[in-house]
Amino acid sequence: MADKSKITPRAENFARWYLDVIQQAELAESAEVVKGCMVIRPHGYAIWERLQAELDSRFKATGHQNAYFPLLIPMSFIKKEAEHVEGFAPELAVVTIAGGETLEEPYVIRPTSETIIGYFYAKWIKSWRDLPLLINQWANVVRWELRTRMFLRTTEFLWQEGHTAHATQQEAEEEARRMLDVYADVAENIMAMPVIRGIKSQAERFAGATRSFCIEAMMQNGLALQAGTSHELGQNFAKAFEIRFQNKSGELEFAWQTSWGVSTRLLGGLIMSHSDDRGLVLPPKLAPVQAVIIPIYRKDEERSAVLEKVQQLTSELRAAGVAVNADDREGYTPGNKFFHWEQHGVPVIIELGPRDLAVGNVVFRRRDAAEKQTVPAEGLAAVVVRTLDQMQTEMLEAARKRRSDNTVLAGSLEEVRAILESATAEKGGGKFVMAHLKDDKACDARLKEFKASVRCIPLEDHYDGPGKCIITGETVPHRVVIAKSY
RNA sequence: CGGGGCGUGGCUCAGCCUGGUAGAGCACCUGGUUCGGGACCAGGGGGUCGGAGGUUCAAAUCCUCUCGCCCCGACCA
Repeated sequence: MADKSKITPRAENFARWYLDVIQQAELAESAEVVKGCMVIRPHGYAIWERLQAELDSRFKATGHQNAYFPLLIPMSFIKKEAEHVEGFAPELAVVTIAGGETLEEPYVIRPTSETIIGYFYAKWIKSWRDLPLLINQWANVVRWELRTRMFLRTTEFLWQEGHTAHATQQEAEEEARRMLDVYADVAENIMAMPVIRGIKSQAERFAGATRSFCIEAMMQNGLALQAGTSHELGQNFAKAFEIRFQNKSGELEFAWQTSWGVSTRLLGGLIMSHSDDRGLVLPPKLAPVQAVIIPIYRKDEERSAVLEKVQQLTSELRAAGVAVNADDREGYTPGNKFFHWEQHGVPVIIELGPRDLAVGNVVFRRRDAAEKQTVPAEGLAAVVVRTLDQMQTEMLEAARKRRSDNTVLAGSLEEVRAILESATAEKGGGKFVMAHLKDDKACDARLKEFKASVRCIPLEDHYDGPGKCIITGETVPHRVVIAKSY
């Protein structure tokens, strides 16, 4: 049989591989008739729902409540915070006509909700007793980006945005850090995607924030992906929207705020962290279907005996807490089914045919392993549970190793340039370059010359402490992450 | 917004240059044989060729206008 692979190998063209994986796994497709937008298909949405569940339970456990604010925001709101307008104005979609009439004041479709939420927080917050106010919103937002990429940057995307208000700057900082830790926990322990927690440089900070924290992940092509952000907003929006409370001494104070978010971009990160040339690879804790059993038979009597055993094993696995699916579809050969589930990223594929039935075995294949193995049908559930567990751990380890293999030190701007200049999303070759660099917009600008940027100033220094900035020569506390990014 | 590409069955595309009965592969439906890594054979359904206008006896094909999408760059979760 000729090569029927529908997935471009990573080494040939990483960007095309990424799109092929999405298509073959039926995660999403272009919305075609709506520029820059995408349709998230059931399998992709099921993974998003798993992510939502993991995140949402952690938000609740840290005291947050969900709420919902309008999609449309009065234009004037966006303009109230100077940096915020400047940051978002170019990418706003605006509603100017509604009900057949030109609106007196246009609405913008929310690119993020700090402003509309700020308006209501001003009404809700009067006293120190009203604080902290801890709210999260699951929503869609629209940003009119010039260049879109499936999951990574679409015109409309799904996300959650947390918006909190606190009585003190310190509480707000603790909140921003706490949620960053929640994001890192989900990224690493659920998505098996290692991240660096850090602070955004001045140049990369969120429009309107005093400080932005982030988690940065490395994709298989070495490019960086900002996987989540958590911002200290200081009193910027509080001042713009007059969010004031009376403190215990009876004085009026502006509230201290945070906002934090992760989006469907995480699915892009997930794909580019683990998947291979055969298709999607999902970490077991995130896989909507963790195991599939494929029955194999020819004659009718084989069929009934095999299917009976498959049903029994399915029940046992389910009882052990495994999300299992028996693929008893008629009219597809087993080979066809193997490919199907492999491309869809199912962590464990089990096959059972007359030969296995005769000796009480099943054939078993871990998605990220090269070889099949044969195991006894008796006690299969325990083996699957253990395997899923191991796979989760090993996927994170593998991703960590790849990141560390592709992280290098640099001592001069020319060295950074030489390492990163030729890296692209298509051809790969990206690295995390650790270098000493002053947190100054002028320094960031020099990296732009070769399309790299400061991804973050890590919160923890795993290198060699202070050193001289590769541009200004001034001493800075520790190395920053420089990379090309999505 | 600059540069490039493309709109033809569900999908990927050929046909266009040189106008003359709308095609292929995949997918789909039916029947049979198959079934341990993308099965095979036979039969079958499905397209106002992105849209409008023009030239012509005749337009998927030539001309004009128009709409949309994709890719590359500048901007960005």
